[in-house]
Amino acid sequence: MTSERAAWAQEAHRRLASAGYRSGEARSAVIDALAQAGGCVGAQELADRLRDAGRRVGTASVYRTLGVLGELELVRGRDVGEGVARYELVLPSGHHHHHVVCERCGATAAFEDDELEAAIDRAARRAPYAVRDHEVVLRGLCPACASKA
Amino acid sequence: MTSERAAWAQEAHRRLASAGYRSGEARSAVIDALAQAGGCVGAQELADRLRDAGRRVGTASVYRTLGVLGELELVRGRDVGEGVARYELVLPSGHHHHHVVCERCGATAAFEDDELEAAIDRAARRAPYAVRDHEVVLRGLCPACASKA
DNA sequence: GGCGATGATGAGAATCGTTCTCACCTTTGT
DNA sequence: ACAAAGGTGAGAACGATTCTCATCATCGCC
Repeated sequence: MTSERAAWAQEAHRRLASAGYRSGEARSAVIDALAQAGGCVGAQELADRLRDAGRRVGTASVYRTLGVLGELELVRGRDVGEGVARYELVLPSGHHHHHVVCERCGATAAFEDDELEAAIDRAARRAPYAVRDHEVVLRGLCPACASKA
Repeated sequence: MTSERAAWAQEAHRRLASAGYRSGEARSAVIDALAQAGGCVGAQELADRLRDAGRRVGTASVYRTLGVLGELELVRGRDVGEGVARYELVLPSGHHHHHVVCERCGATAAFEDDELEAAIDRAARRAPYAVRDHEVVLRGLCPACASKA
């Protein structure tokens, strides 16, 4: 786990505490697991990892924690359209990325694109809503599937 | 229903037939209902409309039809992250739009932005996948919720 | 250090969208 | 009209997420 993620975990605990949340075993475990995974994890997957790591955390606690972290903007839930929400850390650097999903095999890759970000910001300003976040999903064929097609 | 949508329905029947699909009551009903709704409908909602309209169509048929139409690129499934897939007609004009979702009340609005499309195309070309489709979701507060905040 | 109020937790039930199964009905080519 | 191949619907199965509720741990206070 990079120090950036370790820092994120600390920050998470800090913010949780100052928002009036009590500390608890389950929540800590979820935060640690998230930091270790580094993002792009589904809730079930997180629950599995915790169970495999020997930490008995109820499903409800995993979802609860993800919900709270989401409200505090410490994680962001993404839905790439496979019926599972995946969660990403919101790092202090503010950097974020988007995803390309293979229509055939479901493989996903991440990408960043400054020009795209800029265009989105401009579009967001033109929108009737007070936009605070955005999400882009590209769909196509991954190199492996494309060569098989 | 605009003539554009009526044309879409016709085109759908035509493409289905030439792709070797037989015609059937349920499929027709779903296509009509879709054309009438004009897009942005969930599968359940579609099933409800059909039931209310007195056409007894099984849930399975609705999903099946949506699946087939999707494969033929006659509709596109979108997932704005509320755990429901919503379907949009793919009109011959090729125009498409994206969505802004209110984080508070869930209201959605559509928007088009040529500059954004262009930026996405360029980004897609830089991506490692053979991108064929994309989706953008902006999140923020709708005017109503923003004024209440 | 102990107490009590209140938040946190986990097991399992409940929801809900979607997919699957399968017996039965329709369409289509002949 | 016939039979083969599809299409269809009811309901079961599924899987992710949410809810319920009895129990447990934490924190402020003494």
